[in-house]
Amino acid sequence: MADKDALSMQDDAMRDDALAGRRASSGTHIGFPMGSGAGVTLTDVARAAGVGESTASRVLRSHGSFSSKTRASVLEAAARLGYVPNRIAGTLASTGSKLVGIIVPSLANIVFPDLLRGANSVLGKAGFQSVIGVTDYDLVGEEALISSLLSWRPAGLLVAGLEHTPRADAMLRGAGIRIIEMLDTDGAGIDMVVGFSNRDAGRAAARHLIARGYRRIGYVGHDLALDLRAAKRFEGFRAALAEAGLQVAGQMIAPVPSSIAAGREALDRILHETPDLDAVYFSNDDMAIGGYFLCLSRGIGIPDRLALFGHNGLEVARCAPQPLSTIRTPRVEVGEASARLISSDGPPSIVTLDFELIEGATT
Amino acid sequence: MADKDALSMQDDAMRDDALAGRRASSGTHIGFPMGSGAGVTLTDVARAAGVGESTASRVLRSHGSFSSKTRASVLEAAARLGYVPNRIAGTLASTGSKLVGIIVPSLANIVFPDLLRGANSVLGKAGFQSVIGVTDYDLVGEEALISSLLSWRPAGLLVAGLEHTPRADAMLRGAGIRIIEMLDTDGAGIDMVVGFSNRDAGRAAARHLIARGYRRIGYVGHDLALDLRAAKRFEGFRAALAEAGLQVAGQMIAPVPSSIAAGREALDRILHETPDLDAVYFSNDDMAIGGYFLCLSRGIGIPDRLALFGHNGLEVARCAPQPLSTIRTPRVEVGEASARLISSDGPPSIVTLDFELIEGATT
DNA sequence: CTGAAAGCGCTAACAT
DNA sequence: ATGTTAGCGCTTTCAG
Repeated sequence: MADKDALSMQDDAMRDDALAGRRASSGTHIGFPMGSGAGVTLTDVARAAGVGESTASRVLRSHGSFSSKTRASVLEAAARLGYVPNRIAGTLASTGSKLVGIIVPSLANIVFPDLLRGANSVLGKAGFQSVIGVTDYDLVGEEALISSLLSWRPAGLLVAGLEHTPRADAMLRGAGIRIIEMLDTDGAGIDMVVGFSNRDAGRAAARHLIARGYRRIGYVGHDLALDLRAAKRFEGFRAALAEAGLQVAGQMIAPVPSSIAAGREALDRILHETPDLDAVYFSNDDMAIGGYFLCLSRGIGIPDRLALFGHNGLEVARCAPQPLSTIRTPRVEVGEASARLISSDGPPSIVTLDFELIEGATT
Repeated sequence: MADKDALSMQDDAMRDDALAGRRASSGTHIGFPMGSGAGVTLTDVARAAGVGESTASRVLRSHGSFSSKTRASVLEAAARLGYVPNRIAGTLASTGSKLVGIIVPSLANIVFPDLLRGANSVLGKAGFQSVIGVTDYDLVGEEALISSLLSWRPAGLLVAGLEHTPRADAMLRGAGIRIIEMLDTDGAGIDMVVGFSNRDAGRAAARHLIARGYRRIGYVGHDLALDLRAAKRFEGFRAALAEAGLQVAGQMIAPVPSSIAAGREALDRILHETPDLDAVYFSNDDMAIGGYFLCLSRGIGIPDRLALFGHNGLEVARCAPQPLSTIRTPRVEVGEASARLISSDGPPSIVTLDFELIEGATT
C-alpha cells in the first residue's frame, strides 16, 4: 500500500507548488516520496534543531522546561520539516490514549448522529478523537465492535443502550476504562449511565393522551426486537394505560427499522383493522410523521378524528403545519454529558437528563 | 487517569460474576485491577501457551504457519487470560494502520451521517475503524482536524469537499496516504475524488423548472459562505436560467445553517418581498420542506400558485403528501465508493456518481 | 535546562 | 513449524 500511495502521491507532488519549502526528508524512510512530511520523525526534528530527542519532545508538547532559545529552534525545525507527530507511538510510550470509542446502533436515524454530535464536540475540545462503531442494532455485532474498539486502547467507551451479550458485558467490565452507557436508564449499568427513562417517556405519553380524553388508543411501532428502547417506551405506555383501566385498542408493528414510509403504511393498515381508534402512539417521530402525512393525504382530521403522538421531538415534527405532540429527548445533551464523564474519576453513577413533553397540535 | 479508572473498575468487578474465569493477570502491569484483561500482553499469552511470542502472534493473526496443536493452546491461553490485542502496538510495529479518518462539516444534516454510514459499512467489512472529525463548516477547523487525524497515521483520509486552506492542502498532499475528497466534482482534487457535480445539479433543477413553464423563479438558501456545495448549485442554477434568458426573480438567504425552520421563515419573507414568484428553488430539501410546510399552513396552492424544488431526495421529501420535486443525491453510495478506494492503488482519479432528478408533485 | 537510555507491545525478518 | 532479535517513534525516568 505504502508504495502504491507513494506512486500516486508523486503525481500529486508534480502538480503541487505549496510543498516547495518542505522537500527535506529524513532519508531513513523508504516508501515515502520526497516532499512528504509523513516520514519525518521526532529524531529528525531533534537532529535538525541540534537538541536531544527528549528535549524536542518536551518542547513539542510544551511539557517540562526548556529555554526559549531551544524552543524556537525546535519549533522552527518541526515546521520546516513538516513534522507530524505520531500519536500511535506516543500512545504506546505513554500510558493512556486520546481515543474514545463510540458505539451506536445506527446512523440512519438522526437520533444517533445527534448523540455523536454532542459527544464529539465535547471530546474534540478535550483533545480526544472519536472512533465510531455502528452495530446495525445487532448485539452480536456490538460485541465484535467492542472488542475491536478496545484493541485501540481507548481512554473510554460510549455505548448506546444497556443491553449487551454476556461476553460484551464481560469485556466492558474488564476493560479498565470508563464505560458510559447512553440513552437509557431502565436497567442496570456497568459503570456510568447517562440518559432518561424510556419507560417513563411511554408512561408520560399515555397519561397525556388519557388526560386529553382519548380512550381508543392504538400503537404503531417498528421492529421492537431490535430497538429495545422503543420496546421499553411501549411497555411504560401500556402500563400507564392499564393503570387507567385501559388497554391498547389495536397495534401495528412494522417488522423494519423506523422510517416515515413505514409509519405511513403502518397507520394505513391499523386504520383498516381498527377504524374506530381515536388516537395513536407511535414508536418515534419518524413513524409519527409518516402517520401525519397519511392523514394529510387522506383528509383525516387531526386531532378531532385521530390524535397522533410521537417521540423524540425532531425538527420536522416541531415545524409541521400542525406541530406534532411528542416528547423532546435530550440527545445532544446526553452525548455531551457522556463525553464529559470520560475524564471523570469517581464511582459508577447514573445521570438522568429530563425529557420534555411537547403539547403540539396533533392531540 | 489509569489509576482512577482502575479504582472505579474495581467497584464494578465486585458486582460482577461473568469475569470469574478470567481473573488471571500477568502481574507485570500495575495500574490495572485484578480481573482485567486489559493488561494481558501477547507475552503473557505466549508464556501461558508455552510458545514464543512470534508464534503466538502468528496464530492470533492466522498468518504464517503453525501446528494445529500450538494453535489450540495459544487460542486457549488467549481466551483464558482474556487477551485483547493492542493494535496501537501492532500498528507501530507493522507498516500501516487500520484506521481511516473521515472528516465531515456537520452531523446535524442527515446528508453527512448518510455519507458516514456508507463509508463506515464498507470500511468495517475491510477491518478498518473510522475516526471521525467534524469541522462545523470551518475550513480552519478542518485544517486542525486533518493534522490531528494524520497524527494517528491512518491508512487513508476521506474528506467532504474540495476546498481546503493552503496548509491543509499541503498536509493532505504530503501525507503519503490515499486522500478521498467527497460529494463534489466541481474543481480540482488532490488525489481521488468521488461525488457529483453540484453545478450540474443546480443546472438540472433550473432546466426542469423552465421546462415546466415557470418564469418568475426565486431562490431560498442558507449560509452559502459556509456551504460551498450549495453555492455551486446556486451558481449552476443561475447559469442555466441565464442560458434561457432568465434570471433569479428574487432571493432570500438565511444567514444560518439549513433547517426546516429556516426554510419556512425564508420562504415567508421572500413571498412578502416578491409575491409574484411562481416557483422557488431551495438550497436543499430541509429548506424546501420548511417552505412546503409554510404553504400548507398558509393554504398556498402547490404547484399551481407556487412550485417548490429542493435538493437531496430525503425521505421526508419523498414521503410528503405531495412528494417534493428534488434531486436525489447518492450520498450513501459516495461513502461506499470512497471507502473502497482507500485500499486501491492506481493513479489519482475522479469517480462520478449520478444524481437523479425526481419529478414530484410540487412542480 | 538538557541528554542518554530504557522500554511501551507488537511485528517481521532472520535463524533454527 | 517455531524461537530470537531488532526495531516501530515516542515518552519517561534518571543523571548530569
